[in-house]
Amino acid sequence: MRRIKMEDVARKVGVSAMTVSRALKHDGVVSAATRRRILQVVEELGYVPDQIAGSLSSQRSGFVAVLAPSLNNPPLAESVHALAESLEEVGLQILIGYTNYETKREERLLTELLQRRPEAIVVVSDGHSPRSRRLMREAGIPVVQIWDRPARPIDNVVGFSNEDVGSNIVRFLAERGYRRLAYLGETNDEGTRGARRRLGFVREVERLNLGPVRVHDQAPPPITMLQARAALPRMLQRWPDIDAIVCVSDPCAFGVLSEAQAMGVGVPSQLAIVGFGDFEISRCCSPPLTTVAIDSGRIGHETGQLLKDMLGRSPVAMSKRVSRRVAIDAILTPRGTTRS
Amino acid sequence: MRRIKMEDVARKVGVSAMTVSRALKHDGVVSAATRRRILQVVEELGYVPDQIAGSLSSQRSGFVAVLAPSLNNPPLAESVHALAESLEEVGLQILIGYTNYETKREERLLTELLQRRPEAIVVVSDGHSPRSRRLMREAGIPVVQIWDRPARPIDNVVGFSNEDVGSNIVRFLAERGYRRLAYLGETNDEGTRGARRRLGFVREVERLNLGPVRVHDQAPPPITMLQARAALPRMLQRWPDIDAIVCVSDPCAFGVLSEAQAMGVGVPSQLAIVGFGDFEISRCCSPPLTTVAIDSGRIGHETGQLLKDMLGRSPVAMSKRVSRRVAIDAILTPRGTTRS
DNA sequence: TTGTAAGCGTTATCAT
DNA sequence: ATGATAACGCTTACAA
Repeated sequence: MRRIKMEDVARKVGVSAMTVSRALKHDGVVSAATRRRILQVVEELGYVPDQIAGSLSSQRSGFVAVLAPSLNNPPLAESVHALAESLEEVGLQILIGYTNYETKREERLLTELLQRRPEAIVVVSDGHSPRSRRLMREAGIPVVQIWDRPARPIDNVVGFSNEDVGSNIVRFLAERGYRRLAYLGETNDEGTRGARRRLGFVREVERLNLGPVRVHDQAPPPITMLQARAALPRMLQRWPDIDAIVCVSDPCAFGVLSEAQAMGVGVPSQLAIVGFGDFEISRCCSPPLTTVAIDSGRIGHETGQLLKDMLGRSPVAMSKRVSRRVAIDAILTPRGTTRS
Repeated sequence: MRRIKMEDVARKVGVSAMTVSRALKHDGVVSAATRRRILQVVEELGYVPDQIAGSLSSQRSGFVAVLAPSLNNPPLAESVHALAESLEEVGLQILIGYTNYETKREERLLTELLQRRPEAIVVVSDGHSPRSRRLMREAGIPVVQIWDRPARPIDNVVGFSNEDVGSNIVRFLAERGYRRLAYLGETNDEGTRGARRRLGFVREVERLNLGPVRVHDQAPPPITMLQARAALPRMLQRWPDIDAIVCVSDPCAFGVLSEAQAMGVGVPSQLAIVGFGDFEISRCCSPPLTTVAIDSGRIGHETGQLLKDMLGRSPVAMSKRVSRRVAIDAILTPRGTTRS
């Protein structure tokens, strides 16, 4: 029982394969009558077009490669989901590679994904090896870095400055009278967005002369709630007088909050806590977490829009191929874990 | 500047394209010397094999299609991640389709993904339309339903009975003296795993004669923490005497817990709460949530293993193509939101 | 161990 | 509006 092909449909209808191809692609040039008969036979025979053959012939894979550390992070998962939905409208599919925050893995994945001839590359901006950068640049297709605004972008960017986020949090706390700040972050996080926020934190603490820089790195990314809990006593032992902890993420911040409550440390009276990401938990816990809200869905949609334009699949006039930067807001959202 | 192809590499090395192909596929038949020169030229020229052409020729796409409601659910995301890593070992890649719990969408996605000629289909078992079932069955490739054990599986299964989970929770609570149980679930959830857990709940409540069946459906899947918070007062108003709430998921349970604490309802003294999924939050909150733990990563690995066997990519002797059921444990994990 | 020839199932292109 | 033909870039199958 051979698989049905276009030729089979064509023969049964009494036209050429080309006409079937056109009918299925809404070329609009096929006569309504012929088209109707073709669709009917397609249905009868259960014909499923072979996109691999189509792609080879048309030289368009219909793929967009996406590199992310993992989708175990709801905001990231949401961005990718939104991107997929946006691209779906024009028949583009997503091919995901999980880097696990490992540069070597990223290189290997890139090499593999490139063999699928993606029409574009979307990469969560977490620091890339020179080889990865070269692979992306030389691929000859649009590249979009998301979730950060690197100093020297490869091509397009849809994101915000994580470094500024780190700095802004420090200023925010300083304005509210906090003076002895600490940062709780991740180990082995070179190049990651969390590391960039920590950098912003450190720079701003120095700029504002807020005393010694206090940074505690607890576990490799992504740090878990429980690891964050374990960090709090150590931090308090090391720096008994801190009055605020800036956390690399909301799960991290929630861990700290839980441990503080267990230890009887008042939040925000004795200790302020700031998270990042506006995870669901940050709105629901008590007190709700002060955090930085990112419109994850918008990152996906904007990226999709940008790509549709670049790939000429947008109804809008195709823009010249110039790299673009789309700024996404990072909104510091005061809630219950900082005093006003 | 044309794209380099195999032919170009072959010419430069002074061999035929076929030899290059073999060298790259580790066929082992190419002489070491030739192979070395080929790899060197590949590097020099920056040749990237075109897998689309390769797939068309070999009639193997190297894809596995995955249908999931969304990856915004960490345990699901973890299963898919683990599956991807398992399949990566044999060069298989994953093609994800997000169904958003919409049956119509699932059909459309299936139709689109099938055009990519996947070698297998993995689907999160959330109830499928007859058309979807037909599409899967007639695709002529292995199908794996994960995260549930349907009564009439399409083909292979890697999961556990969600209905049993619902029943087991009821028995667990009854044994601990709880008598007036309620279920907090989702609306428009026909066929979903949550609906199956609710069914198990209802059946067991009836079997044990625990009085009237109390089911409250608050919002479409996936229910959020905040929606769950909003549900608690309504449920207490409707059934002031309930002593336990079984929740469709951990985020849902956490929402209920938060609201109970805000309302001054003692947990577990006045109200027991049970979640599902063993999300990170369930271990970290206070009191920690009694929940049902699923080894999400194992679901992914087992599915990967099963597929590698079925597709004959496993080093192990290829098993005959018979549908298999892999049972995954669903472990009821008593923690702080139920009394012992 | 290496090469030759013939596809794989579409679509681009040029005719009609 | 439809058709014929030649790619698309690789791998299978067989030959040498």
